[in-house]
Amino acid sequence: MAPERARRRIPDATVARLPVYLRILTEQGDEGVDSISSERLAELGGVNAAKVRKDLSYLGSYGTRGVGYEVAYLMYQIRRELGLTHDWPVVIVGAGNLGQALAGYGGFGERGFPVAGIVDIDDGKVGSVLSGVRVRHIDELPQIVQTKRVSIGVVATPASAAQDAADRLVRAGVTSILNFAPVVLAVPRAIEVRKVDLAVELQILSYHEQRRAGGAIHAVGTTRPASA
Amino acid sequence: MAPERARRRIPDATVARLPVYLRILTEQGDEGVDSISSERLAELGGVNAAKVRKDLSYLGSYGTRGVGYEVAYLMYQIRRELGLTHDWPVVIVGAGNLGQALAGYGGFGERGFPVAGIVDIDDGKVGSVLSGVRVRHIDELPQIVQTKRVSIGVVATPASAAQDAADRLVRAGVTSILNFAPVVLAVPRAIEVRKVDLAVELQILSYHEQRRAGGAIHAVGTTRPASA
DNA sequence: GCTGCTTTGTGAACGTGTGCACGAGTGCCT
DNA sequence: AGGCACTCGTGCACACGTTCACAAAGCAGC
Repeated sequence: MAPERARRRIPDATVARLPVYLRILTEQGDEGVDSISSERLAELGGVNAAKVRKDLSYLGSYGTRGVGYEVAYLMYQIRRELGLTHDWPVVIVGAGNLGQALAGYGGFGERGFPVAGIVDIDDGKVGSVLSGVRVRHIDELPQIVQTKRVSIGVVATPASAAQDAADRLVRAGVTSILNFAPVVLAVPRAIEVRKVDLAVELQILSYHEQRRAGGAIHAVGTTRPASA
Repeated sequence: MAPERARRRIPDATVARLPVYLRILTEQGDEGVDSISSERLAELGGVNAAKVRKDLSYLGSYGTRGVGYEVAYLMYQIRRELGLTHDWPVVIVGAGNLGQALAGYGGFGERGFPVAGIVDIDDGKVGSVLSGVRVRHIDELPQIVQTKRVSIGVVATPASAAQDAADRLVRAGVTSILNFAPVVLAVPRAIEVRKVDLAVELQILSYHEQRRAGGAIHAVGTTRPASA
């Protein structure tokens, strides 16, 4: 009715899938496809077609019955909903192994998340240059965040330094954090945190492997308490 | 009844949290704590106490009413359920930026996932040594998987090479895959795949940032089709 | 041993997410 | 113009996950 979009809340599960659809649409668009059905999109995304339609229906009715979705237009709508109509500069805290890899991973900037800066607390690392970005001291964080209008921070420190890094990011004005350290960060409620934990992922795989192995093979449980 | 544990299936959501509990218990154990309540565990893990109890109840009744859980014993039970009573060697495919960082990330081996090998398809990279592990050619994958009894593979290639990497891992005998490439892998049903996609995580944060910004600020929607 | 305090383990209610099934709208062909 | 084939959008039922609330069970102190 109103020209203004009703600000319906999109389910978390759907938000997590929209980027996948967007990537597939981009690929398809590059290949010259300009219309795509929910069925095909589902196949490429490894999900159910009904789910695709329901997900996309949260954005509005942008499909054409009997035909499908216009690739370019749907891309635009997803981008808009995800806030990808402009860049979101990110700042990386921690110039260790992971921080360097992240800074060097070109895919970041290409997808709208340019690295506005990378900082470390270790003076030995400050000043070195990682793929075009100079490492600065962590005390310069507030300045970087303010001048570059950064709202997303990436924690790529060791576990022991992660909470301090998060505190500094929050104080500097960042409102979203992507945390790679294996720690549960304590932050103000308003701050959005997402966590990527490699060890957790591997342990989940381990669970399935162990289960696959029959479960009972080594099952004669000694009640030995854990060694460590 | 039977001494043998009933192989109840543990919900996915619970499996995903067990590693977090395990890490917290390890930390607490190191600090000399030998008993912990669900309340405290929940606080440290950033979840609800009832959830902790329900999660742990899937393992069995290992708590003591009125007291809490014995840290060492609970750790042992979680380890057992997750299959962490022995090491799970992993093989990394792709010796680029990310593969190097993963190989160099010590936390892998420490947590029971030693790097059994790292392979690449580029002869230029083969032979170089990354933190103690020599890069070998991808054709040697089957041999590495068999001799080192590897069941978990890590895909750290560019998107364009990811499906081929996955195919090779499956053919070599790997049954679980951790995929860092922004691609939906097609694999046989029996293969367990988990995906870590940095761009997706950032885009989810972007959604929340955009939403936080009021949503309507730039809302006057031009119907311009996407530029790219 | 009994009382009272603490904390677990779990049934039940609730909320979120998934998948089916089908009406409704669109384009094409005759 | 009418019929047909196709695909979207969505109501509904079901499965899964979360949270509450409380009985059962253990410990400590008297």
